[in-house]
Amino acid sequence: MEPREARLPSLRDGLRAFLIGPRTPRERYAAEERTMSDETAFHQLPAEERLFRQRHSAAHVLAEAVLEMFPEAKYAIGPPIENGFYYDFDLPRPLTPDDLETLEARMRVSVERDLPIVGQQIPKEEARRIFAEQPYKLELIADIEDPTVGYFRHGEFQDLCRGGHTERTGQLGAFKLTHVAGAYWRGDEHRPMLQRIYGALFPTQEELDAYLTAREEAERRDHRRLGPELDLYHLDPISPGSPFFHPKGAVLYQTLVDYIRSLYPKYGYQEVITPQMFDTEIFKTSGHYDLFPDMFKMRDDEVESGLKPMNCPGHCMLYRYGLHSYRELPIRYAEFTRLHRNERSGVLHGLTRVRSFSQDDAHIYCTLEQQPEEIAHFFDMVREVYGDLGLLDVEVKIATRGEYFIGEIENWNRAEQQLQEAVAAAGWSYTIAPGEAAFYAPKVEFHFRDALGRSWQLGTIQIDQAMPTRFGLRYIGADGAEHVPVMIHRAVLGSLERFLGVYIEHVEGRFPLWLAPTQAVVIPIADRHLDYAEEVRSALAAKGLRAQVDSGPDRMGAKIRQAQLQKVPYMLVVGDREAEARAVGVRTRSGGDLGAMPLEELVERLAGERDSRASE
RNA sequence: GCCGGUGUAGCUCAGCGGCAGAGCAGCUGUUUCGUAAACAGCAGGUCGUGGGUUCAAGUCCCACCGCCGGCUCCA
Repeated sequence: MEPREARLPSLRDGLRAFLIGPRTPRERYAAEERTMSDETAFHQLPAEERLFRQRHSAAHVLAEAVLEMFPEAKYAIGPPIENGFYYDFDLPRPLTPDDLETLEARMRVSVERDLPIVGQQIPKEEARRIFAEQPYKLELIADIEDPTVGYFRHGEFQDLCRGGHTERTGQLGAFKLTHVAGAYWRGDEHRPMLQRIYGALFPTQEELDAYLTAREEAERRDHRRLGPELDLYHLDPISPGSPFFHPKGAVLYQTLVDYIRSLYPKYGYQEVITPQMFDTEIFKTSGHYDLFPDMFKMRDDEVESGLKPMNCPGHCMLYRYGLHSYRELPIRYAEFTRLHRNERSGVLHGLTRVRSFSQDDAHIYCTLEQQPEEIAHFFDMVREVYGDLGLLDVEVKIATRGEYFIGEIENWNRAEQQLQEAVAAAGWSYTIAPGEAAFYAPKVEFHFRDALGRSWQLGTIQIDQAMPTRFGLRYIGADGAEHVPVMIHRAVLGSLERFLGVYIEHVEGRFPLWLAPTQAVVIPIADRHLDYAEEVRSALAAKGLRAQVDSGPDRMGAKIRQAQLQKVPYMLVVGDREAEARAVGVRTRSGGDLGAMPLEELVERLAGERDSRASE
């Protein structure tokens, strides 16, 4: 979250660049501003522009190959994307991996032929004639407002296209078709499902290979692989999307909760506990009921109950109990209890998308005047937490009002304005996500990428003046009259499950000492050292450090290997020399053998490292 | 939820109409060892679940469930 310039480049950054490419605003705008009127020679264009064009042209060459294989195919859209390109098709049958190889081979024929790619503006009428058999193209033509549309061709292939291409099909760079996936036409689930073919493309074979290798390495960091490997959690079909946290995972989970909880006095939060299950009337009052039908519900006699999917309605009930004076505000209710959302089966994803989770959730009730200060106050906490956790690669998004919303427009506008000012004041760069606000409030979202480059929202803050009205919340102002408080929804880590998923990948399972489930393994060299090993363990335990003795029959080398694979921060070897000197042989998971250290010194070192929450 | 793929031992995988396998992990025994894997033996399976085809089904077909890749959704 510090300015990017202040960060030292790391191996991770290099990997990330491979995986997700540059994400500057410029790239996005450039994509929209490109026109076919650009006369600059391809080789003279900026590298980023060349790559964009290569990916775009590769999509055309892919479509050419597909149309040749399936003359009856309908083709839809095929843009360049991060790392490559895709193209959507309506095909007579599902594609197989063998088809991808065939198509890729056909694409290389076009590259070999090095055909010129030419574009021009043509009248809509002519375009309709050319694409008469292509319903998706006709729909696109109908939606274009200009009297003319872009038309590109190379060889026998022709496409409706805004442009931004290489000059010839021989300039594509290095590419590989990677996978097929379903995709709705125009992203609308009520419209036909098309087959999307994805390809990766980079300027050179070396870069493509590096990307593909980086992807394979990233798969090894996937929390869905590391989590069970490190004995943190598992999932079972008996309760899809509901993690079983093992003792080690639970330590991690609870340590995070304890950490956030420890900050609450400083930031003025009061922890509360509200019910798990409510009469669904409460969600009708809040407005969630109709909008989010996937609540876990049950009916008992006349009453329909639901497992709470969020805490805000419960906190409103809590606020509503008793009268509040403006002198009490802001009131900040925090809660960690469990939430349940019946997410659609297809979206479940390891820990990052689950049905059962808890958040470091809180709702702040304050006056309109206190609102800007509360936002800044929250950002202070975000900065502290993300800093302690070493999460520097945050992306900040401001999500603004969408088509459906509750509340007054002027309140929305003011809240959006204040959020934007607060983010700017915090010194964070951000993007605007138009129309992506919650239905009741605009929000700021803090996003992080997982190992494979997928973006996940962790923290958020939402300025809500609608729900307090719906729940009839009041406070007595200095003027003696009743006023409606503002309600701020906020979470720093967001869903703890999701946070853990992202965080496991962020640190590649090498948790800093304060979070590591096992902080040290004591490794006796022979059985005669077991007593002393146990002494070392209990000396650590006395300081609250989580240590285990590996008392198994394996050789020391095997025990070290085991501890390394489990990514235990410290391995403490004890043999004759150490027992004699009341010392331990210290080895770290990253630095190898550090040599012997007196036991007392070791305990102090570890306790200090834990208390400082040092990152590795 | 939708499209496609996939499901064999705790884990990673082989077997793809004809006797269910390997490595690791586990257990037992021997070994007591100085910084990433000692040796030997043993045990481990309704081949996701339910139907169907067949003399015979992990193997072919259908349905359901889970998982994977996307899409959609995201309070």
